[in-house]
Amino acid sequence: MNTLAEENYLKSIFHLSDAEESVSTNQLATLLNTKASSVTDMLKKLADKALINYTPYQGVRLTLSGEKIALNIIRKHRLWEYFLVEKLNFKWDQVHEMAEEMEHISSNELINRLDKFMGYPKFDPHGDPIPDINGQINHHNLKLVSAIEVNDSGTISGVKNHSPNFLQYLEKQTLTIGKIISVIEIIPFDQSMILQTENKEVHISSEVANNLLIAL
Amino acid sequence: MNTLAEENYLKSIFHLSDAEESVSTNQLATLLNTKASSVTDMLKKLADKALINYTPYQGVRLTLSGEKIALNIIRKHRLWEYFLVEKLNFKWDQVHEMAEEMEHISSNELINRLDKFMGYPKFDPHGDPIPDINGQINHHNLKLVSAIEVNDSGTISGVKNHSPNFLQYLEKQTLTIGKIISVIEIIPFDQSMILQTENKEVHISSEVANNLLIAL
DNA sequence: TAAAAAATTTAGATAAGTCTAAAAAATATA
DNA sequence: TATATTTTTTAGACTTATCTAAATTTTTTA
Ligand SMILES: [Mn+2]
Ligand SMILES: [Mn+2]
Ligand SMILES: [Mn+2]
Ligand SMILES: [Mn+2]
Repeated sequence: MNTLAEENYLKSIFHLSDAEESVSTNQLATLLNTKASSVTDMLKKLADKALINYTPYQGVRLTLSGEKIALNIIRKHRLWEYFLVEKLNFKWDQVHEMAEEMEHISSNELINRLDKFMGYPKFDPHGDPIPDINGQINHHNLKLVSAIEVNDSGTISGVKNHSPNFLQYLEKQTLTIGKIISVIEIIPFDQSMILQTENKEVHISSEVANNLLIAL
Repeated sequence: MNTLAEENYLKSIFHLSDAEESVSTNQLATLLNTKASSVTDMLKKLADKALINYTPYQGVRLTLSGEKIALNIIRKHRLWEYFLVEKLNFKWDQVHEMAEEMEHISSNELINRLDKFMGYPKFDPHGDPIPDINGQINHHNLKLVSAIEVNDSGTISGVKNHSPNFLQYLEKQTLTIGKIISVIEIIPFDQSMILQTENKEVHISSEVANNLLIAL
C-alpha cells in the first residue's frame, strides 16, 4: 500500500485541485508545511507509482487511481470526525487533528462498518460531504456568505476555514451548521455584515463572511 | 512523544517481562519479527530516553515510565478491540491487526471517551484485562485448561494464543469466552482432553489445552 | 526581449529504522 | 577449564522522508 506521507500528499493534491489549473510545487509545500525540494522528491515517487501526472516545472494532477485513493482518505477523515462528534461528544473544533491520524487506519472493512454503524451520514461536522464507498460525493450548491445580499436568507452549511479559533468563534455567535440566518445590513466601508440569527443579531467581519458557506 | 516503532518495542518488552528474568535481545527479535542487531539499536535509544534499563549482554527491563507507556498502549489496543467487536460486530479473530494500528492513535482524551462510550469494559474480546486510565489491571486468577483435572469445571476466560486459526477453531468448538466446561477424561497417551461444553462433548489436543485459560 | 525575480529542481546531508556480515562476549560442553 | 556454540553487539550499508544551498527553468517586468 502507500505510506502515510504518500497519502497526505495525495489528499493535499486533491484539495488543491480544480478544473482549470494543475497544482504547483509551492502550493503543496505551503499546505504540507514542508520545503519545495521535499515536494519535488515526493512528486517523482508518486509519478513512478502512476498516482499523479507530473511534468517537471509544470505542476501536477491526480490520475484516476490517485484520485480514488485521495477520496478514500477523505472519506475516512470525515467519517471519523463524525464519529468523534456524534458518538464521543467532541466539539467540532476538536476533531480535526485526531482525524488526521485516524484517516490512515488501513482497513476499508472497518470504515465501511463504521459508516453503517453511524447510519451512513452524508456530511461531516463541518458540513463537508462524506464520499461514499465508491468515492461519490453529494455536492450541494453553497455560496459564501460574503457573496449574498441584504434580505437574502439561508442555512449555514459549511466553513472554508477549519481552524479551532474560527470554529470556536462561530460557536459563540451561534453561527453553526444548520442554523438559519438572514442579512440585515452590509456596511459599505469594510464589507462587514449584520446578520439575523435564530436568537440574536450578529455583526461579522468580511473575513468571517468570506469563510462561511450558506445554502440559500 | 514516542515513535510507532518505540511504542511497539515497549509493548513487546512488557509482554515478555516477568518477575524474575529480564527480556533478551533475541526474544524481542523473534516477537517483533526483526533482527537482533536492529533490536540492539533500538534498546540504546530507549535507554537514552530512560524508558528501559539496559546493560549490554544482560537484557532489558522497563523503567516505571516505560511501563506506564506500555500499559497505555495495551489499554488502547484492548479498548479498540472491544469497540470493533461490540460496536462494529467484528468477530474476535478479526480485530487484532486493526487494533495494532489503532493503538498508536495518540489522543488520550479520545481513548478515555471511547472507554466511557462503551461503559468501561473490564476485558477485551479475548478475555485479556483492560488497564484503566491509571494503568491498573484487574487480574483474575486463571489456570491453563491443561493444568486442571478430571471432573473440574469452570468458565473459559482467556486464550494464550491469539492467532485467527486458533480463535476460529475455538469458535467452531463453542469454546469461547464465558462458556462453562468440565473435564470428562484426560487421555494419558497424549494428554488430550475430553470436555463437556454447554451443548456437546469436545475432544481437544494438549496444544489446545495449553493455550486455553479457565476460571475455576 | 533582455534582465530580474520567482518558482522549481538537483546535489548533497541528516535522522530513523532496518539489514547483512563480522567481531566480541557469554554460555554450554567435553 | 579450554573449546565450541550461541547470543549479542558493532560496523557499514540501504530506504524513506526530510532539510539547506546551489543550479536551472519559468515568469515577470522594465
Ligand atoms: Mn478535518
Ligand atoms: Mn471536517
Ligand atoms: Mn490483540
Ligand atoms: Mn485482545
